[in-house]
Amino acid sequence: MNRPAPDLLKPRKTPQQSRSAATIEAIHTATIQVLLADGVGRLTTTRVAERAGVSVGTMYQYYPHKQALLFAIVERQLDLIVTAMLGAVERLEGHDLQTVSDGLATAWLDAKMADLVSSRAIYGIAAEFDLAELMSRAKNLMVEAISPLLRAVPDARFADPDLTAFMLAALLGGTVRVVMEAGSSEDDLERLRQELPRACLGYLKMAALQPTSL
Amino acid sequence: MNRPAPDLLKPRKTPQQSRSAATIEAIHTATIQVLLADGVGRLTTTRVAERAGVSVGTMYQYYPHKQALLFAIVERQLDLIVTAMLGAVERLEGHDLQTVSDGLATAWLDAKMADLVSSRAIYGIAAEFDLAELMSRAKNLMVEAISPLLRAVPDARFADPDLTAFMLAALLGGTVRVVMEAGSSEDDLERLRQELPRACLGYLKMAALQPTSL
DNA sequence: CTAAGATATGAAGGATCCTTCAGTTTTGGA
DNA sequence: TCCAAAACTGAAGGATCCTTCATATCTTAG
Repeated sequence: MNRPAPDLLKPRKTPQQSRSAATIEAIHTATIQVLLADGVGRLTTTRVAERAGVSVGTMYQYYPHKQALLFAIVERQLDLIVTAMLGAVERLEGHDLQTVSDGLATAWLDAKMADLVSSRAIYGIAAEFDLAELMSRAKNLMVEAISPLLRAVPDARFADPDLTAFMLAALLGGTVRVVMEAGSSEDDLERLRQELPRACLGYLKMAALQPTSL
Repeated sequence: MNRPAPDLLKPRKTPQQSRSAATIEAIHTATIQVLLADGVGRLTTTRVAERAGVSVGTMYQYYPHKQALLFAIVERQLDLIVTAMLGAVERLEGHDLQTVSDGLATAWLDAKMADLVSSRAIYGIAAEFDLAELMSRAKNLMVEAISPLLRAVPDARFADPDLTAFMLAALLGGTVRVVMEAGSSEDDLERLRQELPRACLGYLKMAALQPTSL
């Protein structure tokens, strides 16, 4: 919806000395901290630099503009999630419905919870500029991985595995997101951890054509 | 996470002549249009006023600041959704599990789709400042309505209706949100409309203690 | 040790943007 | 018709904020 993601969104230069790598890391974590403390609306180049213990100019040596910084942060986080999920899919191939369902739900929760702070911060960026492309790519990767996984489940057949995978991804992603984005007390997270696998399995059983095992 | 919602977020004055009511309406729709066209980051008091065919000063006669405007927009939209859902709950009281499940899913989808444009725009605001309180209140209203509805379902018993209602609300809200927020082709929306009721029913059957009817 | 390249600094230019308010126009009742 | 209240206008003050670049400091190969 927002401004089209600029093409030149990539880092300006790659670090060659070790200290610059440290600087970049500092900038990244500072960005997330500012994001959490003040929100996207108050995220300022100066503020981030200050928190990173770095001057503003330094930031601009690695990112052509603010957007590029935010973009990089989101991309990294998304990569973490996708990688975790692809790993889970590989591990689950050929297992029965219950195992696959639980495995996916747990993997998703773990991936998000592992860096709950980052995740929560990231959600705030989404609206600021066009992440639809990034998100879409990540979603497609997941659907394309889950679909064959569903086909390989021995004790269930799905009429339209692509459709089911799509819905499953939406269900996992969305449910976790709203709970985390809301007040998300420790209590709510626990409720989520308890119920998400059920929801997951419930839907899959519903989508399966002939539940050979109940 | 973001700045705490100011107390003085309410409209500055209430319209007394009919033309001011029209002005307010124009401002509201203009806000949504700008939101969709340019995103929150580019939403400007001037831009909104321009689009509404009104001067900036006029806006400030009704809202003390930009935030108040956004706040009002979100509040209105949230009210629409909640009202729709409460209506659905009332209609569904005492019906069987399948009916209740389908009814809730459909009601939610309809409420969102009815003003898909607004909804999509609203999602963009969430990150800008603290809507957690608003959202949380809406969520609680829904959970408090759904919970007794579940208790009244004749053909299923739930161990913890509150928990199930909580999860159901998260599932509905989250799943629809991510699909709408993504590219959300007409195609994806159709898939969602088809699969959401299944997911809903699947989860509820899973959460029910003794499924008297399969 | 030294020079060249890499990295860091931060004041300041330029661009918005939010908000105000003194003054104008419109409305509706007396 | 007339006027007081309501509504509207929009230029301009004041506050950020993003980004640049001339300069300074650090690192490492030779």
